[in-house]
Amino acid sequence: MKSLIERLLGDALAALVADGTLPAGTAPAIQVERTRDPSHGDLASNVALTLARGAGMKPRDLAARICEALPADRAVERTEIAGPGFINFFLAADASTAVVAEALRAGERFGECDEGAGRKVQVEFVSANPTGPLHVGHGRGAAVGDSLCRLLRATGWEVSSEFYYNDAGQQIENLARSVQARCRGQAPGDAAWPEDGYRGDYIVEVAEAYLRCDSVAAEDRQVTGAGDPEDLEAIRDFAVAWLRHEQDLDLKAFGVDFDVYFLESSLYRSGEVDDAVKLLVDGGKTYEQDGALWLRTTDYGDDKDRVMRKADGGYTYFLPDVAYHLNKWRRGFTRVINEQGADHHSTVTRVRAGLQALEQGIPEGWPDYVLHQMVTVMRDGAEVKLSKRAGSYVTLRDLIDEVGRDATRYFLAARAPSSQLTFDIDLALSQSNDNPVYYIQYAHARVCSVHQRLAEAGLAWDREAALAHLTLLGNEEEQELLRALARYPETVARAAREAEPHAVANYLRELAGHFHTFYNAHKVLVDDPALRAARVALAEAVRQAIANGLGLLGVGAPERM
RNA sequence: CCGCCUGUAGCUCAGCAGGAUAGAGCAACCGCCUCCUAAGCGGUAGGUCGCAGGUUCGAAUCCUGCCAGGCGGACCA
Repeated sequence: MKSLIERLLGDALAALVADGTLPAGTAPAIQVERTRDPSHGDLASNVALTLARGAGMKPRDLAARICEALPADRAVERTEIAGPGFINFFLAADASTAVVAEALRAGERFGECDEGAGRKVQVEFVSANPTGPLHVGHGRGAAVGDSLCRLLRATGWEVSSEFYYNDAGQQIENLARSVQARCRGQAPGDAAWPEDGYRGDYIVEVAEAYLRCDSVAAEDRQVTGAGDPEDLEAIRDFAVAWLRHEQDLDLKAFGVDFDVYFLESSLYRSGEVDDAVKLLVDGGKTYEQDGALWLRTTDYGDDKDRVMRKADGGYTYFLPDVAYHLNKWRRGFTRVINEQGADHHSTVTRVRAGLQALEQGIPEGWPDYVLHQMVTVMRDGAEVKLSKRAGSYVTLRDLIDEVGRDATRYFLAARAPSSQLTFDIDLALSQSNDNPVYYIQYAHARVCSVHQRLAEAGLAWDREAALAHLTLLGNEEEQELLRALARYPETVARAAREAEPHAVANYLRELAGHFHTFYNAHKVLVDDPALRAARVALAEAVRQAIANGLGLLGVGAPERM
């Protein structure tokens, strides 16, 4: 509908250019917006305001000329010039109800579009080190990242989701030594306890499983504990597998799955890390200093050069990161989105700089990043900081177990990633109108209940037949609901484009609100068959939008509550 | 000291590709169930959009400078 108005305005402006009212070469980006106030019509444009200066006319006069030049269209009932020079469009009744037919016919595909045109995009998210259970911050990454994947798929992109395991390096060494210490019966605080060891209770569980010679299945392998406390290599393999398994369970409980699990260690085995070094050295981008090998990242916008290979011969985390992204590029992902916590934002410049230094034709701003800010958890008005198992942080599992998957996913995805998030456990737990998850789900359940009643009463409802009666939807609440419903496809498209799933969450809250208002003001199952058919159609269209929208957030849409 | 993010109603937050009187929920107060699930609805009250300049016909939205909070600034990740 928006694009129709844009086209009409474009024709009108072309006509005015042709007759000399507007200077030649006038080709503005025409803005058409949905109005906030129904008295301003359904859609409005500010073109007259933006073009008035160039035309040497008063905005309202120009608006009048534009209106005269507008081609007639049956979807537009009338136009009005308002305020400083806005052109308001009032849609014909059958145009404003068109969205109901669209929703019912499209069904689960309502709201989808082909903006991505089948292009490939890779989304990397969570990517937690396999050194402990996932915490709330990872949960936010999982909720936002997974929802982003769903949004991109819904808008025509071919999405590949990926989890990158840092299963090599110093942190893994700490993990192995921590488990080894537990195997030997040591505890944090003991003299022999490793420096920077992991203190959580789950380390005890890993040690016990290892000593019992348990078998654990990670995504691509099966590892059996050797039972020998002195075999650090065996402990490392077992511990990593155990924690990968643990994280897989956390993600499964959260309803998140990945297309690809990528291991940092594979980059060493395949020689890709060494290849990256060779490319950088041969390209003359490096220098030796104090026994270390440095990369001139300052040539690419970084504020200081970075060490690639330490004096002890080991690589810094930065180098495998570069090799990993080169790997992504070579897999043909011209678009990559990395969703990560903002506490790692300093890597953005570094990775991009490293990729530029490779001179492999990678674009400067590649890859894209979505950074989410920190999460704090509140209960009884106080911040919750500790978990029994993990010790120093609140685990994702704790939250899912306590407030449920749907509420957890909704709350973690409902805020702009760039904003810090306060997760209020009391609110997420409340089974009342305080809780937006239930509020939205309840609207869905109410429509399902209407269908149930309809069937119980032995009343038939035929979709195509109902669509013929939609013009009966004329009262204020119905009109408001139609206006809200019409915004769904635009909301999805924009949320995907801006990588902001929270827009969907907020929209659904509003849509559900309009539905509840309508539902409370008017009976759906009235005696008049035509009106009844039309209202059921409207309710069903809303249900479809809610079900689809919740699906984009990974939240369920129950039929009864 | 430098970089990124944030500052909107008592609280949690939308709005920020400039637009017509700044929104929602919670909390407060007043109402609505012989009626499709009251996990619902209606109403009242509540804001110098951190502060100060600037650009513009028009700024919560863009620019600059301050102030406050969060995060980062390793031969850790």
